[in-house]
Amino acid sequence: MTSPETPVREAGQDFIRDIVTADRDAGRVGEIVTRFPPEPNGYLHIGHAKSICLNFGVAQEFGGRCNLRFDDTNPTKEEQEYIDAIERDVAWLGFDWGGKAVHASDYFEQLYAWAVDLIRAGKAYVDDQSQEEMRAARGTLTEPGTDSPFRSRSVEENLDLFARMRAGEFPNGARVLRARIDMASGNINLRDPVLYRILHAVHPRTGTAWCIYPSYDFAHGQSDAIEGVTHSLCTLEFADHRPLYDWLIENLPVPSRPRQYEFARLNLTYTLLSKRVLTELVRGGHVDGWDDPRMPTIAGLRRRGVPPEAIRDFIGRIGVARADSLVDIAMFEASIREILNRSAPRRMAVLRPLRVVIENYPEGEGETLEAVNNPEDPEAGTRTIRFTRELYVEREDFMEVPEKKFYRLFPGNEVRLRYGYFVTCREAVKDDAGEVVELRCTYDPATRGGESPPDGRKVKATLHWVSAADAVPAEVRLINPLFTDPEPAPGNFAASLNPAAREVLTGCMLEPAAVAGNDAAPIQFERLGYFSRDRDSQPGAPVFNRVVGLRDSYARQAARGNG
RNA sequence: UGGGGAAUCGUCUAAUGGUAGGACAGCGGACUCUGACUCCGCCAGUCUAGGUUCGAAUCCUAGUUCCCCAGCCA
Repeated sequence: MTSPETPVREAGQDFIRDIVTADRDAGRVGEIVTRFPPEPNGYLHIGHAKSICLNFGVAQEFGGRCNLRFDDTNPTKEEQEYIDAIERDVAWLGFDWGGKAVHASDYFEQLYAWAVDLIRAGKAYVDDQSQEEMRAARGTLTEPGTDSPFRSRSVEENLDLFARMRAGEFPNGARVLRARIDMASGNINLRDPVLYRILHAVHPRTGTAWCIYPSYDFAHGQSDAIEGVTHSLCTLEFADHRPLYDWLIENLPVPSRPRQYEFARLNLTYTLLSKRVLTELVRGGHVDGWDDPRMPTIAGLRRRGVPPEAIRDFIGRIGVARADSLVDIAMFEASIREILNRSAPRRMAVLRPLRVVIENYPEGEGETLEAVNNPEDPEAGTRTIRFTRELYVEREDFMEVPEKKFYRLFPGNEVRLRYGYFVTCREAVKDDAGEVVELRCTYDPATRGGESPPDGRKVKATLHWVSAADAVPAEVRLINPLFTDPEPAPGNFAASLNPAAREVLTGCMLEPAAVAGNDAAPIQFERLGYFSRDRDSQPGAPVFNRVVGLRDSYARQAARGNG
């Protein structure tokens, strides 16, 4: 079990860790064993990251182990692609599961034997009812169910039928194996739950070896027991299944007694975390795939440029509890900035270029200036940038008629060009349509390198810029929340899909050092945000994704003024 | 009207009968060659009503609100 730093909790720990601590201190358990049990029917998302960090984190903190176990009991939905993607994502998040992943399917033979034990003990029976009949006989939330006419078959007949189910004598849906518990239970999960169903399907791991598959309820707890899991952590919706989990453990000769604990799943504003919705987004072509940078999947976040440290930091900050919650996406963004601020090299890039001509700078000449790579990290050193007569600045850094508190470029105003010179805007050149197409400026040679001038003159803004002759054109994709509604309705997600979730900007101008390396390690475009090279980049045609923007108190205050 | 769970600043989360604390967000200020970062300050909470107690977020009683469960999904 290896993983980078675990966030330190200031006060108290969460209730899960309290329980584990108490169990350990009371000697109720030896080695702490947990597991992360994904079903390989989709990609992992940030909600899974909460479970991953919890399960692997607890095991690590208590010197135990955590298995990566695939809950692969439904071959009609599961695929090898998902198995591979899940392993890749968990590893990327920084966790390791001791060499090889395990699978519920590894235990199919043992599970089958235990099902036979249950039949022998009169605690399970083969039911011939159709799905509709079973549903009708299950009762409702307020009315008890009624016993199946097949409920009191003889052990011999049940044994025979179950063996023939396995042998493939019956079609899908013809029969199921059910636990014999209590059709009148207030807990519907105890109304003779299905243990095995017939599924003539090719399983990604066991192929066609089986045509009957255990249900989640029958496979999960027993798999936990086989692996010696001490604390089986799952989300709240399984709380109703705990009595069944315990019933099976108590009625089967399992090698250990795991205990299940439930915690609240993660919900995020402007985000939908449900495999059903995410799958529809992919299949419906609303996004370009599971790793589309707009997706809340681990693969999408990775491609967007979010570092795994930021995900871990975020999960550490939100804590673990049993109350339903909806976490502000701003908290996730804060974690991303926290990590990237100290690690991302700084570069200059102009997203929406506005040409600037420095009138008193000699034509055809240029010079090399020095720029700091990361003010948060002196070790990161410096780089050089080119200054010439023609530059690009950000369009929104110019206002012909400045609103109050606007300190940037406007006719007559002087600003600092970062690491460059003080420049004063003399005139805005417009085209026939009245659009500003160029700024005529002058510079002060006494301010080279961005230093303040000898006369002590001050300037209220420092702008980013790039030399027109040296700039590298690029495409930049601004990634925004996928939904416009802070709490989108899962059943009608299309209604709140954000058409501006990806804004594609072309003709962006970057300083050459921004594309010097070839890796996707995020860099900060000064004053704009953190950006990461996308794999869509071609030689000479780089593409960047915005990981997250910088905090922008000017924009906030301006928006407030307009609102 | 069955069963299971949960209610603490706007949001997330601590406090385990003894000063309701932290983070995010917001607001104000300092600093600044990034309107970033950093630093300082402010704002703001125990679902309601009773009860027990010297003392209640915590214990008791009665309510209220919200979430989950009627797959041969997990």
